[in-house]
Amino acid sequence: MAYDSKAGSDWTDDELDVIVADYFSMLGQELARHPYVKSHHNAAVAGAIGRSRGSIEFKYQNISAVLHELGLPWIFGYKPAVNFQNALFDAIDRHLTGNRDEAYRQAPTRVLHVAEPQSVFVPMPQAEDPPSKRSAGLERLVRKFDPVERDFRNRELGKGGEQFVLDIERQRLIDQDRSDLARKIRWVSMEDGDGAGYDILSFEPTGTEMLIEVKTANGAAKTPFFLTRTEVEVAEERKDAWQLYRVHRFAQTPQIFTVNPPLAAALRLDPESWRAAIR
DNA sequence: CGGCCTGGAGATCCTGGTCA
DNA sequence: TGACCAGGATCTCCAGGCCG
Repeated sequence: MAYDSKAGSDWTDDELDVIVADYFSMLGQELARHPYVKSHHNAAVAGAIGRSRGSIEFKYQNISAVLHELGLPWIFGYKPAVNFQNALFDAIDRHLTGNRDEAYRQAPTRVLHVAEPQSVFVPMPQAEDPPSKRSAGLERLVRKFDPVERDFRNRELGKGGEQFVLDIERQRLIDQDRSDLARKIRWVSMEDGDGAGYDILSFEPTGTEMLIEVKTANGAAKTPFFLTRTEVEVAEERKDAWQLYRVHRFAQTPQIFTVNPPLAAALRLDPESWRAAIR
């Protein structure tokens, strides 16, 4: 092949643009649950830029790694691979800037049906030790497409996650022969509005109240999230009942890990904003 | 020498055929 | 109709090699 000389050379911006666009087109199909064939995409990119199947595969994994850092969904079959070149940040920046909706893509609004509710619960991920250092380029990209802010602003995502948890809680109680309690579950944030410091009132099979605050992300488990002052206060006041349900990977295969008070034992809480008043 | 890339092994999934 | 199977297609992972 005339392209053999590309082996070992850095990817050019043009090549990166091609593969990034292709990756997002696959991701779009995956999120829409349209079947597609990865190897066909790989072959099309290979034909367009003349690199080998293996190197394209690896670059897909690099793109997964960057999207993972951005708290965006990534293609499950391409395990995030670090060691990405800096030029990749710029290519992803160009794509997201030119197709802004993709960074803010809505989660499916229809609620996914879960056959086995307990299977969505996973342990809380371990914090990295030591925390991995981000390069300046990645840091800049994360700031520009801040996943925490994005999830927080996305009300539809939040409501979708709450509906998902509501269904799981109902199913859980029905499975435990407490359909009487299942009927008493309340979607507090929907019925009474935000401000209670939790979203869903549910129950243990014993009848004990559970105050569930739902935080939803399309990204990975480790994506940070915002807590309001009220939520933190209610978590403290109702230590025994309050629980955080962190829903993640919502657009693809939703999973949940839970956090119990005291919050400071499990989470690092950094103040983000201040209420300012004239004095 | 280390960052970056490659090739291929093995695992898994899919499809179509056979048979009860 | 559905269970089962073979083998082809596709996917996933990573050890090791190349190049600046």
